[in-house]
Amino acid sequence: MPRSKSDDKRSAIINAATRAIVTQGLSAPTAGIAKEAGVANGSLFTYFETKSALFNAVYLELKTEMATAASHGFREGDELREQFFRVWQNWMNWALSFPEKRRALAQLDVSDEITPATRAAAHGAMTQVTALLEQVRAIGSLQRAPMNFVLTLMNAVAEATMNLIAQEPTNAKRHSRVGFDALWRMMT
Amino acid sequence: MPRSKSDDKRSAIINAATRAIVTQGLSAPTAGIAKEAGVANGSLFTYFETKSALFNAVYLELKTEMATAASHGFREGDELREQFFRVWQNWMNWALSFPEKRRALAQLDVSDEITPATRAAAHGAMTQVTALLEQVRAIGSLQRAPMNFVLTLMNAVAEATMNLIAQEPTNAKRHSRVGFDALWRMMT
Amino acid sequence: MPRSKSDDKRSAIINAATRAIVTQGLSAPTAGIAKEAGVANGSLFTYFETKSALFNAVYLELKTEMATAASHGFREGDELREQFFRVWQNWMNWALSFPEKRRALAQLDVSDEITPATRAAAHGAMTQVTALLEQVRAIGSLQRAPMNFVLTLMNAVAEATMNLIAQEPTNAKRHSRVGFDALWRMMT
Amino acid sequence: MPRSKSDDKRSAIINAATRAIVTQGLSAPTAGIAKEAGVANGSLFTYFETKSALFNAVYLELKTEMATAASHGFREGDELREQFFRVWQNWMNWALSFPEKRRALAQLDVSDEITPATRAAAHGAMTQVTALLEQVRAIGSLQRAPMNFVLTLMNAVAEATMNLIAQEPTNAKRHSRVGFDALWRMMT
DNA sequence: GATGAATGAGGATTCATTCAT
DNA sequence: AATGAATGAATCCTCATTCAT
Repeated sequence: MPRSKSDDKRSAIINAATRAIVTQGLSAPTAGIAKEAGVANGSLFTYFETKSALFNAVYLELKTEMATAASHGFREGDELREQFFRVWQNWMNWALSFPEKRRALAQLDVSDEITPATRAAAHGAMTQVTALLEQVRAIGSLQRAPMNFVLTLMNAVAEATMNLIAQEPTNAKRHSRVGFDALWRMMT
Repeated sequence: MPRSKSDDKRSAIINAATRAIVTQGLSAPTAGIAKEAGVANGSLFTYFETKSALFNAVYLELKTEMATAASHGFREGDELREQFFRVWQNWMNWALSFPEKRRALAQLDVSDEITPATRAAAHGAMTQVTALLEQVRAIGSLQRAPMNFVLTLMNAVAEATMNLIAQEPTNAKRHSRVGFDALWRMMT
Repeated sequence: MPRSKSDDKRSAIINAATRAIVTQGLSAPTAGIAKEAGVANGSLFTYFETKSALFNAVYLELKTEMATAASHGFREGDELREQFFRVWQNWMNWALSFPEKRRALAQLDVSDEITPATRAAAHGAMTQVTALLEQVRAIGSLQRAPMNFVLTLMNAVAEATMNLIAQEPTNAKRHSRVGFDALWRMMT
Repeated sequence: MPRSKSDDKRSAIINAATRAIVTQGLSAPTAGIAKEAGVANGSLFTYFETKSALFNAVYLELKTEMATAASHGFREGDELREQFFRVWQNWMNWALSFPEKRRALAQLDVSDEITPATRAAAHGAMTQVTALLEQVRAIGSLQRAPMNFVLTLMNAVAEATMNLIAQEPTNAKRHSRVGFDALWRMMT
């Protein structure tokens, strides 16, 4: 699936948009994003039809990256809690390593800019994580709660934990643990 | 003695803004809000210096109203879980009764339009709730976690639960219970 | 000729307008002028039909005051140059004593806010000065130049001299003399 | 290689602004200026950052043009009065040929829209004229007066003369002479 | 008459998007 | 494809003036 145009430029624009979202919010002018990406403002629109399309692409990109990071080092055989914790740790690590990406993602998530289609696609990238979560749910107290609800809770606890870590990176490990334990308690 | 600034008009503007935020987001034009409120667009600015000031006022108003609703029927003597659950139920009821207010509040909460001062003031209105949460925390597993973190978690679970309820109001009661139990498990 | 309403308020508004013009130019909001004058913004319009009317009134008032000041101590018998110089000195003194009034007057003079009628009325207040100027002109090199032209020149030299004095009040007397001599040379 | 900013458009805007200033004053809407110039209202701002910047550019342009016109046909060897008179005539001619430019310039000059920097730059364009004036001053009665004062006087006499000419263009030549003689008398 | 809230037209500027080069 | 000028709708806010009290 060769993508015409330049992948580099596409990436540059997405990265610039990520930074812009963090510093200026979703109202960041496309002109600024283009400049930051080192391309002409008009060029931005050869890569993304509209500003909204760009933001959806950013969302998908970041979410996918995050999911990939989270699934890293996944081992089939391990015990469920073990596996889940590993995912959790990967997740927190990613958030710690790329604070801007995380914040941009959070902003996009609550915006109404992201279409259902994009959300679905992003959900697809999370399969691995979702599957795991599904297993956890199946054995715990939230068996009868809708998966969506559980997913939201997990996201919320993760988000809160990330904030904690971002505020006090020194105790990243401990905070991560606290968040995980809370989540686990809630689910089991 | 001229017309004095009318509370009715102020309220009308705040209500109109609330609705506008829900349907159009924070970029809703002030002109539309004014029209919806039945006042001239210029009048909006005699009640609120800027659009931002209006949004802060909306936030404060809604948060205060929510907190008041949550604290309703508070009884000193009751057992902690009982008290906390009552607050929770009040909260969920309010969200069910005023879905628009709830959604507007959520949108404002994640926006960067709300100043720290406003957030502080809003926090002040939540004293009753916060105090209760503090007691719960003190006896549970999150004793050593920062209050802010716990507060965020509570908000998140509440928010998720409200969404669930909003989607399926028929089972409001059950959903409310599920959410509360999850929260309680997490905290204790 | 009893003027109804309060003369005090009228004066207060005119004074406030004078100050406002100096600090903010002719675009100074009427609301600010009213506040500065200690009256309600609506009241301004019971004293002056429109903002433009107010400015015309200010102009007339200031010009009249200036003319009165200039004519002070006029003595019929004196030699022409003597008389003219006395007027000139009075004029410069007034400018030195009321720098704000002078500057407001200058601003109004070049604006197109002042109607011909007002200018005519103001001209009327200058009779004494004009008459004197007329005599000077009659005997000098500008005999055949239109009176209006001569009047403009006199104003211009006066204005320039006032600026000089305003910049360096210490040498007010000398500057005044320099200006007068230049004017006299030009006219004779 | 996209369209590059066109000098024509820039000029068109400046010309339109010049006309607008004459007919409507400095409060002339930018939209009108743009339309008159045959560009979209937004385009005005790709050529000039702000309305104020536009006015400063107009001022600089007109003043420079005027200075250039005045210096035309300058001959080193001629007698001082001769040289000065030639400049004066050029100046009056320019004013007669471009009455709108002259009036716009006069309006801008008295406004507080023009920054000191712009005034300095404009002054730079007048070097030739200023130098001549300096020489005249050096030999006359205003030797000890500050150059600025003398410059103001010259401008004032010129302005008054231009008005006279504008009112009665038939006698342009005679009026020009009258004005010059008056100025010369004042300075020598 | 006095007050100050109410009005709504007006205006500078921004910005997503298009298009000539 | 790349560029950046061109476009013009959209928007917040101001302010002279009116009017209910």
